[in-house]
Amino acid sequence: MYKLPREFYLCDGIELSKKLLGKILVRDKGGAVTRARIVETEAYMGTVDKAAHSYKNNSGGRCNIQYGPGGYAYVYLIYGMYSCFNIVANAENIPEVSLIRALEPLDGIDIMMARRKTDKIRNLCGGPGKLCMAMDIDRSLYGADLCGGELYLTDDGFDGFEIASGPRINIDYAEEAAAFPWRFTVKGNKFVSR
DNA sequence: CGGAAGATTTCT
DNA sequence: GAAATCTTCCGA
Repeated sequence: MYKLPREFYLCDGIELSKKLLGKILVRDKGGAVTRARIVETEAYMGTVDKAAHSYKNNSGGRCNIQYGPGGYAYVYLIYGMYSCFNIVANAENIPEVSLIRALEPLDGIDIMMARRKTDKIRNLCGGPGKLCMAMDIDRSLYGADLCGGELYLTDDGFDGFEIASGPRINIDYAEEAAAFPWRFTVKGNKFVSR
């Protein structure tokens, strides 16, 4: 079990999305620690991907952090009510990110249940908006350094699983980009979203 | 400056 | 299947 170094994030978004599966996301909010395993991700490649916020987009708006080096948090608000948590990949000026879509709760489950107001574990982290509520991730963490102390990833050697891939979800508007098989899951994991 | 749409969730 | 709800982007 060790904290992942900066170099871990300095690869392309697709590779990072695959490498993130099975890793553990740790959220330390003033001592209220929650940990959960990443079981579902999606890659967003800003240069070629119509579905990405950074596609043909400014480098000065909400996507700005994507143009920095990897290993930082990209958090945005969607539909006015839900946050989504992304991890920036690759080197500077390459807008690629990996969206965290689902987690398997490990520690601090009681805290997550209180935040989510439910006692069903499968309901805690099975979707981008839900996991942000459970881990208390919001835009105050926009640009947070994942090599820092309040939000980071660890590796506990968990690798006995297969990676399944498929088309991404809820981006039908992206035309041909919607068919790219850039959604990655831990095969057979019960916490993957619908 | 105003309108439209969105990487979602939840309830009916 | 539709509403909730607000930030961001784009056109005027």
